[in-house]
Amino acid sequence: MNFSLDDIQQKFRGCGLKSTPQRTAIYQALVHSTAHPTAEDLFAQVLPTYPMLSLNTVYYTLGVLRTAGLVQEVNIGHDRARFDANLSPHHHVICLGCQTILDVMDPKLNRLTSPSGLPKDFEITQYQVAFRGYCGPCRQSKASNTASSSGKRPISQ
Amino acid sequence: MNFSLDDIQQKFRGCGLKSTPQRTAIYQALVHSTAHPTAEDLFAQVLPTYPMLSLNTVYYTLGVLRTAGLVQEVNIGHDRARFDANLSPHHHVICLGCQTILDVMDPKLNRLTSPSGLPKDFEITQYQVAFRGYCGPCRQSKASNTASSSGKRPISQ
DNA sequence: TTGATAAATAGGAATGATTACTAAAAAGGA
DNA sequence: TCCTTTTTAGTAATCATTCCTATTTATCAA
Repeated sequence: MNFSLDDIQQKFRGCGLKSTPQRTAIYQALVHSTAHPTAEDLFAQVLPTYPMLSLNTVYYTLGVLRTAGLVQEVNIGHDRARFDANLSPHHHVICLGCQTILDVMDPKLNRLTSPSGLPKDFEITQYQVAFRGYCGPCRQSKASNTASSSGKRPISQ
Repeated sequence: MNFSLDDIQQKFRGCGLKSTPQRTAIYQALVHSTAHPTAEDLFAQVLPTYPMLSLNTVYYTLGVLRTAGLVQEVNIGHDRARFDANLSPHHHVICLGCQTILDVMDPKLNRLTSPSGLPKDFEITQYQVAFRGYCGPCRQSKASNTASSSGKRPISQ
């Protein structure tokens, strides 16, 4: 989870990517974050160090890194793209209140087999489970609005 | 899966929604589709019957139906929202080539339990598994570009 | 070290899905 | 039938993302 600048340079080179200060900074910001930031989040984070940085460059960089397989996009809606540099198999828990995304690395989720009822020429290459619900604070604020439902319920789809 | 106009009217009323011809047509188009259409798809489909229909109305209607819980949004990227009126527990298979979305109703996927490592005050209300890969035709076109990888591989995240 | 070449950067403009605003029309209830 | 509220349709606005392009930079070979 922690990379030196040299590691990152190596990683970029290994993918045939040039290693530039901006690119390194953007990637490092993403690697060190567990918040699944947006392009704009990363822009804001790197801007103090590179005041000439363009948001455009952030988008371009994320595109390049995604193509190279160093970064993945996480979808929680159709608002803004959020990014993740965690390449180990994992899944996501999304709070429907505050849009927080948590990583979940539960080995039992990594053993799902191809679902039944698929066309047999369909080749599955990956899968991801998205759990949705409400984090503690958001449950509080929901409860103060409507006085209902705090008991444990079975998970449904 | 097949609803009469009366059924739909009942359903709308039950949710406190007015039943209008446009709304009914939009919902019906969605219910009868398995293609997870976009707002624009639905607009195009209903337009011949209601030439004065506004795309705006389609968005508004989908928003209302989603709030009422009659419709869900499916995310496959950050391009356009796609919609689904299938309320029974199911999951999705997404072709990375042509963006087709297939419904998967495999009972074994409906028995996942809450993942380990969650904050204990987080309440999961739903989850969905998204399988990604390539459908038959898209595998063909991939293969004609790069001559590689057609054997069966284990699924990874 | 230098020069050549291809990629990366920054800036502004463009795109395109979605939302906001608003007046007119329609639905549902009294 | 009348009233109230929602819905509709049209136009304009928003906002994330992409496109275009000139300049700069990284990398590689000589």
